[in-house]
Amino acid sequence: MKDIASQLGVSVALVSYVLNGKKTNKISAQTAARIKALAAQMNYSPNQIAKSLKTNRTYTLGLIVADISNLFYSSIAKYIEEQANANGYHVIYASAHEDPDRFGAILNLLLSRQVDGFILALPENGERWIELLEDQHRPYVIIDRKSACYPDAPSILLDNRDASEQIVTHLVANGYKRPGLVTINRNLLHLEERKLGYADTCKSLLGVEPYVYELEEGRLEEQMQEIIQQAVYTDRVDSLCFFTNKVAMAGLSEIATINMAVPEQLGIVCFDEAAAYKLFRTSITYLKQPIEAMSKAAVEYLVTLLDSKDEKPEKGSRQFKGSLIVNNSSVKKSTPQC
Amino acid sequence: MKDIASQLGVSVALVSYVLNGKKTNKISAQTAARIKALAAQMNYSPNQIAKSLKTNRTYTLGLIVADISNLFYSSIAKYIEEQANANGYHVIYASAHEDPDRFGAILNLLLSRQVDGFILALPENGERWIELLEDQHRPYVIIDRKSACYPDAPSILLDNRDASEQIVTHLVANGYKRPGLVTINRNLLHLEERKLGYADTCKSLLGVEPYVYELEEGRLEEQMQEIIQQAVYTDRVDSLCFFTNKVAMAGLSEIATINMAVPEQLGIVCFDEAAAYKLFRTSITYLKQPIEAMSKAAVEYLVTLLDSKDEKPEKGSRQFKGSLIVNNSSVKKSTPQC
DNA sequence: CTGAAAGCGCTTACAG
DNA sequence: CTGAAAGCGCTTACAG
Repeated sequence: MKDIASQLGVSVALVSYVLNGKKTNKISAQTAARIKALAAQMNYSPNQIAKSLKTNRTYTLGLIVADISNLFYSSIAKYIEEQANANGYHVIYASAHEDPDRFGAILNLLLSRQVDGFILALPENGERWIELLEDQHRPYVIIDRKSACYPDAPSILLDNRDASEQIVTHLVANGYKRPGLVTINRNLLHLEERKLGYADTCKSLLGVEPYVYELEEGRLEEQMQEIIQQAVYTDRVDSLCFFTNKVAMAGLSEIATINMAVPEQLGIVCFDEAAAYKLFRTSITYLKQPIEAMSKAAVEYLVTLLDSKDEKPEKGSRQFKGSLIVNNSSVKKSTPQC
Repeated sequence: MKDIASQLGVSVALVSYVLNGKKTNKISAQTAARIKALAAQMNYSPNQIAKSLKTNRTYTLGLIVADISNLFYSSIAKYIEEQANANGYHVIYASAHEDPDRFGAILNLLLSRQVDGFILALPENGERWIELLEDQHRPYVIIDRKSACYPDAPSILLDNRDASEQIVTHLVANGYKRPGLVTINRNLLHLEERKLGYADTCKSLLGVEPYVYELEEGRLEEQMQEIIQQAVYTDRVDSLCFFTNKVAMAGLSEIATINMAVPEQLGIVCFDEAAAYKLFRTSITYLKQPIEAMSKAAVEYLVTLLDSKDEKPEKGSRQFKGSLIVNNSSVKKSTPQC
């Protein structure tokens, strides 16, 4: 900028005005044109670091998810990025891998990089970081995972109870009578909600509790083997719902290995979409979250908060309904019609 | 920092020295302790923006890949992040989705954010951006994709010819005689190398050219249907190698749908690992790239370049050997032993 | 229409 | 052992 100014014999301030389109009505068109031309010729790009230091804005949003290689989160990341770009923001994303310490480290990094706002999927025991953001009055919105301690925190969630209700209702309509569900043994509110919704609907429609199988995150594969055996041969479960993407991958992998008949011997429904489902012998029924709408809502909340001084977007949580994509894995050829 | 200094009645400079561990031998332990205590109590975290403006270093590396939701790239991202963190760097990553304009936009963004170095997987026609980096003397290293125009650019690559040779040799040893390969019709050097290696080995071991099927990126699924029919029933190919992750997903999905017998009717080998393979009926043989070693090499190159004034790491490309993970999809039960 | 000057939050050579 | 001061590359209220 200094170079441009000195070469043209004008002040740095004038260059700044022209390049930022400020005070256009007060600057001679000719000078402006000369400045723009030289800037383009020199391939000048402003130092955002300096700009940010002065304006205290980076026009960057920070997105922290559990695992960016999970299709659910990478789709969210894609939509959030799109939506952010449309509003003149960029996004930096990182994976916390369900580790609250790692989550905190990333949060602090983004904080010191002065991102303008945060979109967060909280890991177990990640609540304390919400406190930090509240203390420092940093704009944030929670996505996917609600925090039990901060029920009023702005958040964008799936209506998890309704989702489970849809799944169980569908299974019952297709003649399944002994439902089971597979989840991980983490204390995550969204998984609890799914469980509760599942249990409630099973009780009201079938008069029974579902069989519940909980796995440890690190030992999914080995435990899945036992679980499937126990569910099908001991508990005589006739359908299983996999509660997360990772659980579904481990479960379907095991079912492919032992070559169990789906949907005849065992009906299957999964939460969330995955490209991998296509490699499974039977097309998979899954509950699809309205990821695009949710991502959009999250970005819009932050951008409104950041860009407008007057209108404040309403806090609190917003719930979105999922939709059940019915495929062959949960529809028996000979459904009893009685 | 100013607050700390004024509350303690010392200068801002002193606070800076203490907090950065500079001149420790010349500062009274007592003062240092007081400063550290107050900083901790106030939850002070330095403004990296200001720091960077002064030092002209961000300790951030920029990673641009084709698609972060692809397991191959998300694994690379993970290892690169690990390795970078171990060296005191952070990484910002973004997907260019094989679009050179998008690639350029991201590159310029990272440039204006003053990242210290770049790790890049070039899209088709992305060469001009290398020129920009060379002009501005920005440290970078290419990963996965070599540029034809800049053969001497620092790059970390798979030995793609050797990889193809391993695959064909394995197929021939297992009695396959009419090999085919499926790739995408992009002008990407690493895919060309794979193709050449495949053809050379086929010719020397079998005396024939492989059947080559090229798909358009946007129409993988629909085209795959025809391709498989043509390959198996018209061309009487007895084995197929899928050259990229996406092609493999589309191919295996189609094979699952039509329920073709693997490996009896058709042998299958894929490039790169994927969690999804586990959902396929038959375990998949694939060529595994030494992703961890490659990621490590990329980061080490950049860090050496950035951190040491004297020793310059050698430029030019480094090739890594892949290893073939043999599973059932390419091993017929009754291999002719003649 | 244009410029001089202060300041964003740090670092660091220099002087005491 | 400690501090005053310049400066990183910008923006912007103010004065002409």
